[in-house]
Amino acid sequence: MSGQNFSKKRQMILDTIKSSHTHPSAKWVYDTLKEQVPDLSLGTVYRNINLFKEQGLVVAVANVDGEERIDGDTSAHAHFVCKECGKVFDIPEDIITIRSESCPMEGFSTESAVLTYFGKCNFCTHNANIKEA
Amino acid sequence: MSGQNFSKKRQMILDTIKSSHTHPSAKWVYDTLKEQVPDLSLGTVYRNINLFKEQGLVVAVANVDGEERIDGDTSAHAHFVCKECGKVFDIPEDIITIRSESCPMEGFSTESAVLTYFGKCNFCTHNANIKEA
DNA sequence: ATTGTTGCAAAAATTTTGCATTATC
DNA sequence: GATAATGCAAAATTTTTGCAACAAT
Repeated sequence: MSGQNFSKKRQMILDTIKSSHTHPSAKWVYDTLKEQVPDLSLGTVYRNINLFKEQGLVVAVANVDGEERIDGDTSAHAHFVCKECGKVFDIPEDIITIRSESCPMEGFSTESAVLTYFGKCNFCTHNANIKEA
Repeated sequence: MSGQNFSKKRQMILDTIKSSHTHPSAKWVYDTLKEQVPDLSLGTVYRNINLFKEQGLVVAVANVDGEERIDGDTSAHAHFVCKECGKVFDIPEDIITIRSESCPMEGFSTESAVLTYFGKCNFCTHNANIKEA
């Protein structure tokens, strides 16, 4: 496998994750890629996502309705999870500098941190207003 | 069920959660209570935890090794998850005031927020040192 | 009686795994 | 040919649910 230890499918899985802005689940990656790559199996997607997580190429950002959602953007940023539609949004605002400064507890070594807001997103709030009107 | 809508078992489940400091999973609550209440079923524990979450009596703080972990302390505080032993710790430090001030995005209504650190806890770090010595 | 709660077991749903096959070097 | 990656299906897990039985008023 020469230098880069990436098979064709592995690379496509990573590309799909990195180029998506949906903070996808394994199933989403599978369904999306399946169109291009008909002989793809869900197990492979799971195996590769686990690999990417170990390698730090991908981060688990939330568990929405029982599905783990991942982010190919590993730069420090927070997320907003809509309880209504289940979408996960990036929060561009940089609250993260504040929290990464803070060392949580003596003797505990922090590797990563996740800051997630839960609530109702822009679109779902708007929809609710339309219904009420 | 008169005023308080709490059955005996429901109350015991809530008490077990509130008095624990383990940030328990449903299974843990079940196993722990099972000793006192032999005729308890796991489904009941799940149903009640879901109820408590809706009522805001309990909060989901992390998903560790596929299990959702909850906290009966709903006051704003952060958590530390040890990737080694799976324990979930409270972080007493009040970083939360900082982040709850910040309104994430226009048109998004925030109901709750979760700040979780991942890494290796005090005890697991110490154990590693012993092994090396 | 009626309403709510539970036990039990089956069912869903997500994720992992074993093994034979295929791909890559 | 050796090593690694994959497909497929089964298995393991966690969580939910249907329904009959039970509890409480």
